[in-house]
Amino acid sequence: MATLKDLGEYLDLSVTQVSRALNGHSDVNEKTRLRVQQAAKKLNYSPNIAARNLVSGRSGVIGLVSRVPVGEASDNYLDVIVGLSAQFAKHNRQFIIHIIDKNEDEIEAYRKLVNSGAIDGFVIVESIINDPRIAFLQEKSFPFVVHGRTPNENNFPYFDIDNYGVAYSLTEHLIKLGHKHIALINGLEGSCYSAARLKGYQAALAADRLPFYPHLLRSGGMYESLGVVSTVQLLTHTEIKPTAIIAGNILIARGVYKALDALKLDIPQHISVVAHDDVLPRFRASAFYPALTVTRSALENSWGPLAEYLCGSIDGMPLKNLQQVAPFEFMTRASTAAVNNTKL
Amino acid sequence: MATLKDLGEYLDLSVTQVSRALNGHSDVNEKTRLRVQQAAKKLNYSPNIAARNLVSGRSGVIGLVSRVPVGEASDNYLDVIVGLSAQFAKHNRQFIIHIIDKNEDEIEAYRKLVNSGAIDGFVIVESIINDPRIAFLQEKSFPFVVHGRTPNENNFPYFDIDNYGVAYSLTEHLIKLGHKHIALINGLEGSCYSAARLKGYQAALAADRLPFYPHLLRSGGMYESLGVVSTVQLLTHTEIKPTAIIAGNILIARGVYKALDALKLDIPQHISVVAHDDVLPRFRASAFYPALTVTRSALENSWGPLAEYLCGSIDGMPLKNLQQVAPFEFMTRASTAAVNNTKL
DNA sequence: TACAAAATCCAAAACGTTTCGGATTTTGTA
DNA sequence: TACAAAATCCGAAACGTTTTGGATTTTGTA
Repeated sequence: MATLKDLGEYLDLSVTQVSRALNGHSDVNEKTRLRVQQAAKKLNYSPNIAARNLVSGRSGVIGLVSRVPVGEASDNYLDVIVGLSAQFAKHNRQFIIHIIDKNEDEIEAYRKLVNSGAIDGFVIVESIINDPRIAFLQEKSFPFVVHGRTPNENNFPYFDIDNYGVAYSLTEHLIKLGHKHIALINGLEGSCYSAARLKGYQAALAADRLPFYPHLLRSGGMYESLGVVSTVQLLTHTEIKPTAIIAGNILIARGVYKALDALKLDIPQHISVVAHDDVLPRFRASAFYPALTVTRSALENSWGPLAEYLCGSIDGMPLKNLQQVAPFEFMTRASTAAVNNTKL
Repeated sequence: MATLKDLGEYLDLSVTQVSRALNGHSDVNEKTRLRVQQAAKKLNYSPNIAARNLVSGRSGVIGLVSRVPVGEASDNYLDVIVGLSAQFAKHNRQFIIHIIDKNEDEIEAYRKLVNSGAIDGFVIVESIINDPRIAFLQEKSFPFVVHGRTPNENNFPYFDIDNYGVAYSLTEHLIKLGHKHIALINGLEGSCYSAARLKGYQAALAADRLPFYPHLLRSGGMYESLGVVSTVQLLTHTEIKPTAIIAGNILIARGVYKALDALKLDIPQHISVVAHDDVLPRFRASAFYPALTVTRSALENSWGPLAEYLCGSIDGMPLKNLQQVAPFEFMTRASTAAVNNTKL
């Protein structure tokens, strides 16, 4: 493997100049820069990463720590890993996952990794309200980026979609169709995006002076099972039955469709259904009949910005360039209709 | 972050001695070794990996290169990543995946990674016969470990299960029950394990002087769909119909069960079914009715040896300690019975 | 006590890069 | 031509570790 020294001897230049030529510094003659670049290619030079890391004080490694994914939770976890891995590779960074097992403390794992110096920054997914990981890393002022954002002050890099807007739009859409009993099947209670969606849902209701019925709110892991169970519970309630259901994602929506089918209820004649579509490759919204009305925002568009923002943060870029709330599309399709007031 | 120099000054020792004490060299007094270790803990010392890598000439990174997994293929890919990641962590090595996209040449990707010096060794999964990856890395004498082994000389580290034995045992079991028309639904044709299993299957047939009917051999990606399609094809053939089916894995077996159900055929009254069970967490053999007769060998037992062998190879251990063919269990259950000679 | 052997220690070099501070050369202007 | 300014270059230090080769101290033996 050729080194800078080799190149320097070959070109009769100092190691310094070779280094600066390759790294695009200003104080090197364009002609010599060209010579250096050609020689580098010819001698098949590639920089020694360990040496570079040593002087920079960095490791070039980005980490994601999580518990071992099980059951339904693992379904799109692979997409996260593959997506982030590819994006960080573009920034010449290694992306690794650090698996902690059940009885291991999460923050302790972060502490060890931070102290070891083996990691330059973390990606935090599935952020929760008052997230202890964020608190810990902020206290250590260690670089990280969050997929999502908290309801509080967010003085850290993040990428999020407009969850408030998603819920508001879906709710508003149903209200305009005359629905007054609108159920929301939301994600886990503690999670940031669930909180944002709940707010959007409630705000849309309030905007039309519609009451909020706690019974019409359901929460849980966003899987098909939640959709099935919630739908059955909602529609067998003695008092208030919804005429429309908002599903947190496509998996939940699938559960809703199955349950409604089992309950012999037609969409949209008896019940309107809407959902948010993350455009997961394995769970296509197009597979629904009747076609599902959704807000749409592809999850896979997150990995690029997340990688960019974390690397930017490590390189000391100002925070304002490292935050984004991405928009969504609204796709009106066949699963929604004006409310049917005949008793179910 | 404390360094060796800090420790040395704190203890009034040379950097050399501190380093040697921590690394368990022989020429350091036990008393001072203890002092050093305590000081290291107290000052929260942890070695700078970049510096270590620089002198060792290694990167500490293990790679797995693969195309982006799609559809059914991605089902247990996550287990591979998580398993290997955890095992290499035990060896203080980073494990990364390198994704190449469709039109990118695989060997070229290996070449780049090798030349960059960013990687110490590779894990090769899904090995195929005359695997170009193995050829390339052997030519470069670059460290790697293979999940599986080739039919030829295997002068490299590998971990494999006894695929020949698996197929032989399952076939023999069915022959003993009087079956003469035994179908094998195998994996992809080029793959090493499929070749080994085909050999085992044919050897068992030959041992009882039973003919090999090419029609009874099916190959493809080992997914449920292959089981469904193959079963229907096998049983609607005009000439030879099997009275028993060997499924390459649990997914295929599930497809076989579904197809037989659709064809109104009972297990084991009309057809006996056996399979090999990799003990995939998401696809349990226990979910079958009637209970499935299998050979069993847990895939998750591979990651430990694979990591161990690759690290051993990098550290220059002799090859004979870096190869293993793991055994399997035979579990006779309810899906097999003596052959029913009444025409289907 | 004297000397060899064993045990324990250390200074310095090396790994390959970036950066600091300054040196040298070239260019521009009068 | 003379001088200042700009452009281009370079030596040396630094990053934190391991290793080499040798120095020093302790132990054992006669």
